[in-house]
Amino acid sequence: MLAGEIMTKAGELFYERGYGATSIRDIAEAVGISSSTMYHHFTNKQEVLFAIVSNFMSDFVEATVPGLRDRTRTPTERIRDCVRTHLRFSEERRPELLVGNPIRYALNAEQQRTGIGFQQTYHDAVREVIEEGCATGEFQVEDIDVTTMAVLDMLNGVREWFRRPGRLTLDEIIGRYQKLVLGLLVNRRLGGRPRSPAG
Amino acid sequence: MLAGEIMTKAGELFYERGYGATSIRDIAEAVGISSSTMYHHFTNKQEVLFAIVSNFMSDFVEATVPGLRDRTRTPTERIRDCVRTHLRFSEERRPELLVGNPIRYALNAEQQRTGIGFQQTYHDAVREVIEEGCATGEFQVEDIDVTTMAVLDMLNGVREWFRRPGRLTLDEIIGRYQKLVLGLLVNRRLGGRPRSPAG
DNA sequence: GTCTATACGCAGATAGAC
DNA sequence: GTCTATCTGCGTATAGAC
Repeated sequence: MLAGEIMTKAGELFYERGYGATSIRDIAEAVGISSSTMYHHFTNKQEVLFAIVSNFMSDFVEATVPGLRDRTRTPTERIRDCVRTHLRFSEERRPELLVGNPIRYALNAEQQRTGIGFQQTYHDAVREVIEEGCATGEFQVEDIDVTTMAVLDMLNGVREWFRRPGRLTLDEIIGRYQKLVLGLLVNRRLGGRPRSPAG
Repeated sequence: MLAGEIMTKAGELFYERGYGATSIRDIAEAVGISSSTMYHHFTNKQEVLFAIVSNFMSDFVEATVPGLRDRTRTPTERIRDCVRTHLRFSEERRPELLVGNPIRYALNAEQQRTGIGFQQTYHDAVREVIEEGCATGEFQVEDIDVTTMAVLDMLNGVREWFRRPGRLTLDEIIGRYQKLVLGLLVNRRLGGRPRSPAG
């Protein structure tokens, strides 16, 4: 399927040069087709971006949200898995992720709504796990919304600086972030001792 | 000084539309001058971006780094002030901050080095405070480098979602983040009790 | 489905008058 | 220092042959 190859190459170029600085001709050349052939697969450049973004986000939500919502496991376990999956996606599919930046100005209103919808689904799932953890006594946080954003921002930041090979492997980073995130969620000063130990 | 006005308007447009999608003519129109007049103040569009970025970063480093290096105060106090200043800059000068995103592909190699230099100065100052706090026993962290990145990413994330008026004022956000950041740095599980209480 | 050729506009940038 | 006018190239997108 050629559309898939176009998306892959386009994603890499958008990542390297930015969306605005990548032309249809650049993408076509990277794929090895003429620029007009591009228009048989996508109606315009914006649609290529949107296809990449929504494909990525859909996969991401599918990989994380069911686990986050799995009531048969403790909030601590679910957060730990979420951190792992989130950071693995950051690494394995970085070009597609970085493409998210131009979403704000390069996509049209409806496309943005779709993207924001995926984001919101993930965000809400994380928030609910934190809320549940507070209800069970496993977590103690001052402000659930703010803590949720802090956790998500921490995880999203990793894609900007982690490169392999580095001092640490990805799995080592994941281990440290699991502890850091749970450290944010388990705040003994706010009273209550964790019912299910996090360490 | 007209150059200053050009930088302000250009920053807003880059923020709203992205660097690539903002033309010299757009900037000139916003300022109320002709596009060729732009070239009497800046040699090209890239220089406008660089002026905005380096001006911002220089101010940011000036506002944060001396405080971080002030050995007359405890690491806890210095981190608390750093969180406040960082988040205030995020809010007050958001357009200039977001402009940082195109740095990777829109600036030339030397300009990038300058930008990265400022970033590194700030990053190192934060890292050193954390290191000092660990030495005094005020902080306990598993991995200083990773924790530093986690703290910085948490703070950088705020600019993406905080808008006033919101549920919380900026000062309320700052208070919560001061606690969250110190929560990351004070990890009682790693042994040692804080010599100087953080709360 | 893929190509070559091309329309058309807007981009960055410059010349030169005032 | 600011303007009008203009150069030149590249951008997106389309027409129409094979």
